[in-house]
Amino acid sequence: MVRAGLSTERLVRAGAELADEVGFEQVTVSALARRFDVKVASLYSHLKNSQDLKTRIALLALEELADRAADALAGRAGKDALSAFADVYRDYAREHPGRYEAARFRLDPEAAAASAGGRHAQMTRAILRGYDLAEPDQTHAVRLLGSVFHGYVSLEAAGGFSHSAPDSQESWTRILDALDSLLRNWPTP
Amino acid sequence: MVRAGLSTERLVRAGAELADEVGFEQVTVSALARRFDVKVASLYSHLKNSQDLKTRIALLALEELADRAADALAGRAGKDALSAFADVYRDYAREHPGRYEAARFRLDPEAAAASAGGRHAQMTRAILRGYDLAEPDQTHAVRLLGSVFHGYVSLEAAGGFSHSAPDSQESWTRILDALDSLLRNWPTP
DNA sequence: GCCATTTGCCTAAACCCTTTAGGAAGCAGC
DNA sequence: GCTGCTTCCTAAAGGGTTTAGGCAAATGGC
Repeated sequence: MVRAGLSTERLVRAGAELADEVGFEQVTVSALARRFDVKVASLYSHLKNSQDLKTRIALLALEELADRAADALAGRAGKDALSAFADVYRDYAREHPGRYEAARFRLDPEAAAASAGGRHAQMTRAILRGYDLAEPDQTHAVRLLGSVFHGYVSLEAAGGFSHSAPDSQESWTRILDALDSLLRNWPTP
Repeated sequence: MVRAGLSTERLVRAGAELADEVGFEQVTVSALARRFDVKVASLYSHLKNSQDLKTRIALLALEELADRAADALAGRAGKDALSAFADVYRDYAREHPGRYEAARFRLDPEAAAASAGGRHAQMTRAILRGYDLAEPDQTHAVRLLGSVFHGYVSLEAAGGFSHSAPDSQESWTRILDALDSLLRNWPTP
């Protein structure tokens, strides 16, 4: 009986791949066990339960996404930074749909606190330093950007913009232009 | 043996209520059977399968949402229409979280075509008549609005904006102001 | 009011996923 | 080569999905 060499690390990584292949919803402990050609119960030495697996995949995705975003942001400012940051989200979602779904997985407060969520918020604020927004407008703008990025990417993933003109890439570009313009001319009531 | 008086109609309606109570993910044929105090297999006379149930709940939610939006839009234009329309989405999601999740359920192309999805798109376009946008910018704007509304509401539902100042209502108001301003000053490249 | 047909709900059973308990074999350090 | 920890296993219970086949309640024609 040769051992499979499982570890939490390997399982989570394989789970993320599985998510990209079949969708995050379909990631099950059973499917993962099949992938390692191992009995289901064996995974429970490395994973607390199914929820634990999903949480860990979500944390992995958030971390990867934050790393990419940090990379993209380095040395950029203003519209340049805005576009680069937005593209990171969109590209990640297209390359890794399952992981992206995972990143949207509702974490319990404890996991959320330990997640890269804070880095994401910090980076969004960093982008806004290129625009002239004081609080509380800066926070409103952070929320707007988060909404647009997440909303667009998830509608696109759901197929909302395919099979109709103009193509999605064009809308994306023009929406980023529009957001840049909006941030430069943020209305005061 | 008294009959329970099941029907597809009643099951879907009860399924929608169940979704609001426990979340759309937790809506199962079994849970629904328990609610009617009936054996699980009995539901399969009225429902093709679990997917069918979820699809029908999604269609119901989309229909309700479109009805409310149509109501809100009647007699309004410009910013007034924009705000009323946006509030319909947000309020519906807060009143009926499970149904709102359902409305975001990925439908198969056939169901999507038969859904109220088209009405939603039409209404968004109607709002933009109050602004001066020619194609293809109108389509870009439709996509932007859809992204913001969906994105904001779903981040809010995930608890993203709670427990931090300024409160969500204020951001929402200011974001609608910002969108109105953006639509009135849509940048041309 | 009776009977035949339709319909609605049931039992039974197969299959899959989750999770826990307890056991045996691999591997490391001495 | 023994000791003990870890890894993986078998077994079993519990829940959800789905199909097949059966009996009883409702319905409508006479």
